[in-house]
Amino acid sequence: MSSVDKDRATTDEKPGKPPAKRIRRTAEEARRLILDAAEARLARQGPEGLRLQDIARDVGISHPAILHHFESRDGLVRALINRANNQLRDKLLAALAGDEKSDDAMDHIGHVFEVLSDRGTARLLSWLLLTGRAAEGTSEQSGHNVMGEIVEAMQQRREAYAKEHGLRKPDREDTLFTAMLAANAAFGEAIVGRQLAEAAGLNQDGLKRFRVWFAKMLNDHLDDTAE
Amino acid sequence: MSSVDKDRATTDEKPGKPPAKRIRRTAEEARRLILDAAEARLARQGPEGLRLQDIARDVGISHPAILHHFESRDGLVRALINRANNQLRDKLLAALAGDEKSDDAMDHIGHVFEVLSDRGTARLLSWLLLTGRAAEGTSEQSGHNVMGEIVEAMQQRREAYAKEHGLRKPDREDTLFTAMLAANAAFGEAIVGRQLAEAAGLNQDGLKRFRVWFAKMLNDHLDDTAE
DNA sequence: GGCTATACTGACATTCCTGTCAATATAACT
DNA sequence: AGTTATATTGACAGGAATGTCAGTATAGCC
Repeated sequence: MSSVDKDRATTDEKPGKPPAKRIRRTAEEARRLILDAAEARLARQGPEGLRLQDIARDVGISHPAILHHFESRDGLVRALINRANNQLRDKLLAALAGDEKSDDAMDHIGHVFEVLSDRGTARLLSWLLLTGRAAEGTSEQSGHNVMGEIVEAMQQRREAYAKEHGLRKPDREDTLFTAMLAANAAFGEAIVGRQLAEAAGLNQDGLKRFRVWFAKMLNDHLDDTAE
Repeated sequence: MSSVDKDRATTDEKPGKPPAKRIRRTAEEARRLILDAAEARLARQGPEGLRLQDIARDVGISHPAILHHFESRDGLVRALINRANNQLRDKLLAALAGDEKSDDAMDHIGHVFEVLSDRGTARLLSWLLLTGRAAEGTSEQSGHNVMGEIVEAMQQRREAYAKEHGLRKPDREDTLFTAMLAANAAFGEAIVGRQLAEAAGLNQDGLKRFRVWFAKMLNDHLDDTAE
């Protein structure tokens, strides 16, 4: 006795349940919206806030729709990882390629820092690392490549700069360490920066000064070691 | 890793129902063991691995025992936060007070870095920050105090050093920024350090060199600005 | 030894979340 | 228009996790 059509039968105008016109998107569009919502939730509430029903509500769909586009919750997570990895790689490479004209090596660091300290991305990546899910990208473990490419680009930049100005060849490990420091500090800032600044009584402008200060410090270091 | 300490069957092997002799601990001891297990799980598996039943199994008790000692799962989390905060504060203050004899300001930074980059603590704190649960400590918002105390201690140290050597008074904000950089970098390293080093083809020894390099860099900076 | 306080347990209730399925509606195409 | 492919949905199944409770056993004390 289950097949009693409750209220969805003929078009009775029940004020209670207007069948709520469906919006049918392309698969690509739907996937994008879902990933956006998931990323936003992740950034706002952390990993425990990543529930299919919540995401679905954010997008304005029902949760099985998510299961339809991504095979499972895990599939959604993997897609999220993948997209974040790719976006991060693209941004970093763009930052590296963007200021070809400038011969100031620090611009690279500065841009890398900006990209990495993006709150959403860093928090997402951090969560992945904390949960041990890193480098699950389907296409490639972009981590390796990105790190290598960045250091390589920085090193070449420094060498060119040194040659042009008749300085001695910069130490490769020094370049690597500089990049690592920038990456570490950027990640750290994305995670604890806000709390730290607040605890220190620093406002938004103070945080900006901190970045400038840091950039100058790296610059001084690079100048010193390249002398 | 399949070998979990699962065997709690007392030496007797009764086929039917060995009532499994109970171990009755003091409340304090039980709480400590539970918190230890929870912290270990959190460090190993991230926030999603924090399940009462798992923790109970680790300790060798039943999960209602945890509910008995901490009111709820949330109570356990709060206790965990509290203990981590206090431990961090103690360690930091100890690191600051420990080398009173040394007049090298960098030793402070070095110790702070060591303490902060402790994998377990940093990951725990990071998770708390990521989930937006920071500063829920019952006794006090230790975050404020610790940050303020550290900067204050560093500043006094620098001023004393400057006065003794006839240097100009160091800038307070510079001291703050130095502390922030150390904290950011330490946190970042605790989270992404391993992956980053791996991506860069750096072994354990390389990581050590990185820390030395970073300490030297900060030292140089402090010397320069204090001149 | 007996008594008491309470750390501890097994079984159950409840809630929440992922995943399945049959059915439906809509965009695209002929 | 009709037809098709598939994005989407409501309802339900299954499982897992937290929380409740009445009862049990053990350490400390007389």
